[in-house]
Amino acid sequence: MSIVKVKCLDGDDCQVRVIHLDRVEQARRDTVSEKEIERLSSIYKILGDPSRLKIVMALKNVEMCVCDLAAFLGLTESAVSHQLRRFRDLALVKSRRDGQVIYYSLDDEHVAELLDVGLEHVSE
Amino acid sequence: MSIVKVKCLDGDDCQVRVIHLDRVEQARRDTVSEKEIERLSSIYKILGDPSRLKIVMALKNVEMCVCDLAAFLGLTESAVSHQLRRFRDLALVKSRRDGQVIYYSLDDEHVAELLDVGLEHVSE
DNA sequence: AGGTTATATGAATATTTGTTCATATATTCA
DNA sequence: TGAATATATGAACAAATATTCATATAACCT
Repeated sequence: MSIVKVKCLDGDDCQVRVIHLDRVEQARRDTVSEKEIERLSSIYKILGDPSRLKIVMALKNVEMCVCDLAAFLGLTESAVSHQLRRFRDLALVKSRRDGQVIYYSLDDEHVAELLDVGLEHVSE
Repeated sequence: MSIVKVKCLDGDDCQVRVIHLDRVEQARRDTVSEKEIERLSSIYKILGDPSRLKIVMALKNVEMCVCDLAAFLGLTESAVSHQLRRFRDLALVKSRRDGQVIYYSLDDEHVAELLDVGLEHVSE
């Protein structure tokens, strides 16, 4: 064991206890940029809620409007709208207006793939 | 548009506004069980945090002990230990004791696959 | 046995999050 | 134009969460 100075992730130097400095340094080299970590974790995070997971699973198959999703999920339309905003903020869904009705659908191939991999997981 | 009685997800009947009842019913048929949704969303959720994402990405490549991870992440060892407990609770990591040191590594092929798919996503 | 190292854990706290309610916007229809 | 429909949004609140601190456990060393 050794006490070493390392570049902490906030940029400052700090003294920490380390057992395998080589592994820590390798892990730092292997890791993707902080920006990519942020983006990626925010995508996993949005799938990490039962209601939102059902939303993307539904939108993967068919266009749906807010009130249909609300009926499907057993949530208020307002709650669904708030969640859809998060998907829009991450550019994961697209919407199409037809009169008063706004149709949402999944707009990200990678998220669809993440869903598929996840579904394989539970079906074993 | 129509007002219909639907089985809400909590089991009770409730009156809701629906525009496309056929799509709602189809979505209900397509969806996996509530238990599987819970399991799956909890896996996405645990990846949905920058520190935890870095933990699994590191453990995917090499065994690491708590203090190495803490140095890598710039977190206290206690914070890392708490997070590792969540991974253990979901049976996503395994640990191996060698004297005083406990080595953690990733113990779930599907999570590794989810990581790979996610990394493809950011590298485009 | 006593001291040190490595990790785990419970309680407390601050932050984040999901939902609700009230209200606002935008479209359609009479 | 005014009423109804569909969705969006801000504020407020309750619930969940991540981290810190203090302490506990467990292994090693002398």
